[in-house]
Amino acid sequence: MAPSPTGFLHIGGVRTFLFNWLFARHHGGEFRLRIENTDTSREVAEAVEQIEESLRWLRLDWDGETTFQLDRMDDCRRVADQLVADGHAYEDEGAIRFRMPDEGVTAWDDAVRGRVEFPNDSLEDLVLVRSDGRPTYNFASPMEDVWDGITHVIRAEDHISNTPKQINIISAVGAALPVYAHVPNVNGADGKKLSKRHGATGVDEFRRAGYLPDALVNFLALLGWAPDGETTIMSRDELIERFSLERVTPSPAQFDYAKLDWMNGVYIRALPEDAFAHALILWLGEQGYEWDAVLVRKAAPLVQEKLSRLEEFPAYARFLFEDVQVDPAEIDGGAPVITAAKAALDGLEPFDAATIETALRGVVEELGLKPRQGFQPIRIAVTGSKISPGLFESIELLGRETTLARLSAAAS
RNA sequence: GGCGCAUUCGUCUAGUGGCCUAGGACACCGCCCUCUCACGGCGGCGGCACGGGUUCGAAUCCCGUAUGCGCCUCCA
Repeated sequence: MAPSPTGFLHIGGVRTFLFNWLFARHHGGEFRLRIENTDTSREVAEAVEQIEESLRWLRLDWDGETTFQLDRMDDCRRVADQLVADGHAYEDEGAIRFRMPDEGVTAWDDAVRGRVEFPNDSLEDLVLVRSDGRPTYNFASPMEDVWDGITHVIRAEDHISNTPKQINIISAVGAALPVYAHVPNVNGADGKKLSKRHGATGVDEFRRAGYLPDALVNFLALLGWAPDGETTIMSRDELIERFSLERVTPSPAQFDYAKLDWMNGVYIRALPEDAFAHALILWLGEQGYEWDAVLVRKAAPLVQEKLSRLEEFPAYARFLFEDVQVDPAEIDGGAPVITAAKAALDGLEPFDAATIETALRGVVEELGLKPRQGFQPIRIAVTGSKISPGLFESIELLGRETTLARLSAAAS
């Protein structure tokens, strides 16, 4: 996998990454990370560290040291000189250009698309080495594939038209060709290249929004690939076991955020209670919340089946950590039930969810209210919101003192 | 404009000539469950881009058209 260090790792790039990783792990091969930094003018500081950090977060591990294209500048220049000497290339205004054949076709058997052919007369003589001495991507990339012993080049479909050029270069130096596999692009909802206006695009943004790495990996794997028509939820091991390039579809996919949200919810719910609490605490820490971890741990089971993203947690649980603002208009005639609830809870023993539920149901029944009519004003008074975790569990966690104070404030 | 790639429900896809009056999942709609939200259960809506061929038979094979996308940089 060969990203260029121009910023955060793009989610489309991750999908290509993932296919490479799954293929390598499935076959017990090696998965290499190479940074294509020949265009020094576009390089962004820290980008390499961010890319590596994103991959670690996703748990997509690579083999060996990360290599840098720029480190092979001298080797590339030597090859270019040799190509000139052999008549495969020539000098042009200080640069070195490769002489493309102008008859026949250049073709390969793409592992995803089958046979692809380009007429050679449509291939232009491309620059191998710029006039400032730096090799270009289309020269350095195939040469590194050769030097690194790359057997399979798995990349996005926008590289299809680069492939015949690279094939001709590799052929000219007399090396063996790798297998090429061009996987489909990932687009936004309008069929255009996935960009900011479609939503999150950087791995860091997905992390901040509270997506689980496993869910993201599972979702991405299904963009352009399916093991069959039925299976959607798959562990990493199952993904590795079942992945094959033959089953990658050639047509572009659109990134469906709604489906990702659903899948992330599936993964959140499947987490053991401890692991979910741990993920929550970690995420809150990363986002700068200073909420008590013990209380977060207790609140976690109340919300686990409600969340599709970790970032939804604060909206549900804020009332446990901070004071609430109650809009009197929302109480809307609920003062009697709030007052009665306060009386019922005062002195109630034990102060646990089951006992609280019995007491409050009694209050509601006595006032002749339907459960939903009766509980809603209490919920708003206690949590400050019309939407909350289970009322009785919430009150237990909040504690008697705070609950009574909030009920008093709302009833007055 | 040239070259290339692609085209099954709104979306992700299954389908490799008869098993397809096209299956699954997300989304959407309805009902049920229910203290809100969510989860869960049940049901519904909805698709082979178009036109020719090949064949006893085509979503599946061939040709053309249309549309979308990519590349055509001394970017990667």
